[in-house]
Amino acid sequence: MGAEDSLTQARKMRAQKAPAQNAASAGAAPVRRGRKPMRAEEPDDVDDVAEASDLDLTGLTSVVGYTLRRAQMAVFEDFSARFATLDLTPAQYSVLLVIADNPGRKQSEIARVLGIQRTNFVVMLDQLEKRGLAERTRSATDARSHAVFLTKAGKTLLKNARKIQSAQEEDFATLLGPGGRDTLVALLRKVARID
Amino acid sequence: MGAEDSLTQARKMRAQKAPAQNAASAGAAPVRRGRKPMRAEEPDDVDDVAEASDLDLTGLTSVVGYTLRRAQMAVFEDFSARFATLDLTPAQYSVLLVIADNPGRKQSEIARVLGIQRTNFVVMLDQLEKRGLAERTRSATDARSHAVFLTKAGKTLLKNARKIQSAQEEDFATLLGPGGRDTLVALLRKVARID
DNA sequence: TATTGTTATACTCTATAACTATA
DNA sequence: TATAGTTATAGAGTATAACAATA
Repeated sequence: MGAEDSLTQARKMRAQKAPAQNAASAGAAPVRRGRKPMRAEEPDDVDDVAEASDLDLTGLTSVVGYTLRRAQMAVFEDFSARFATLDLTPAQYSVLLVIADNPGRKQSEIARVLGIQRTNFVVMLDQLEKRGLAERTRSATDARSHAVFLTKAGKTLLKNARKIQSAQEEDFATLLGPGGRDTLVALLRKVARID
Repeated sequence: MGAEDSLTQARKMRAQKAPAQNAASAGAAPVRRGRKPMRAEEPDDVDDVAEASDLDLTGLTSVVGYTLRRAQMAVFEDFSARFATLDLTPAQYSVLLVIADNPGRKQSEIARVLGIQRTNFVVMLDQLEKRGLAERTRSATDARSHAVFLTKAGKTLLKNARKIQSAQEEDFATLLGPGGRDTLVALLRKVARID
């Protein structure tokens, strides 16, 4: 019902060719990758995600870096599955959130606090602007910089996104037990040296 | 002296143009990316890693997915800095470790338990084999499959790598307090659904 | 001279299609 | 027909160099 079902569902979605990082928008055609197909595609119901075999993984399962990576992969998959209908990547969600909480800030400031390079942030903002979710306006005080805002549509989308994201957090709380989620976040912040 | 100094040092290294993911080997020339330089490079001592500004990030700092991502970035940077002399990426280290603990297993088995696609694992193994760290041998029972082993050199390198990695874990224990590291790993395993 | 936004570019990682050889 | 390894390819993410407009 709670966390387990939702997270498990996300994994299954991936096993069935999930959109993963770049979820295709509702009506858009799925992204084609790799060599161009020469024949029509077949159903392919193969369960490609491996079951646990009898390999010895004890050398890795207690390593912070390894568990961190596996956890991040799982969470991002889950996130992408939940946000598929909104067509939002985790990175895009974080950008919208920071803009909403800091309207009118410079492009480079938004990028910097998120650990995104100025140069790569240009394309990200282009995409959000093209979708009518964010907008750039020239700063009155400094003609070099762009002040960034969310549009009405961006605010509306973010409102829905926040709800979905809150549900994910609740599922984590269910999965990790009372206080477990808070403990996890606190430990991760120490490791990441946030604040 | 313990965790804080080591981890902080890693961040500084990055700020000064760290090798990050693909640490250049000791003697090799650093990798050149982006547009071809038209002038000679300058020192560039700029501290490009931003100081915390007054932006409101409260919407993100309690989100599991976001803190997870930032933590993973920090840990991988730290890892890469520590392993620079060995010229090992986190992924390569995990491969060597699994091979060492499971000698003679099929190529695809190793890849699968690590969540690496067969197709991408071919190149990874090529590199390790080219460096004389791992080797493939044809299976006697199934001519299709390759049994994978570490070479003498691979075992020696891994021994050193394990030491460095253990030091990192100890630094996490120091940073996160008594039991903090174990708690973190336990929570991450739940989230990642390992075991 | 330094900063902001930008384009062009290149490397890494990840993902899919298709081929070869075995089973 | 299915599996193991492989090659070729494509997209996303991320990194650097250089430049124009502005400070």
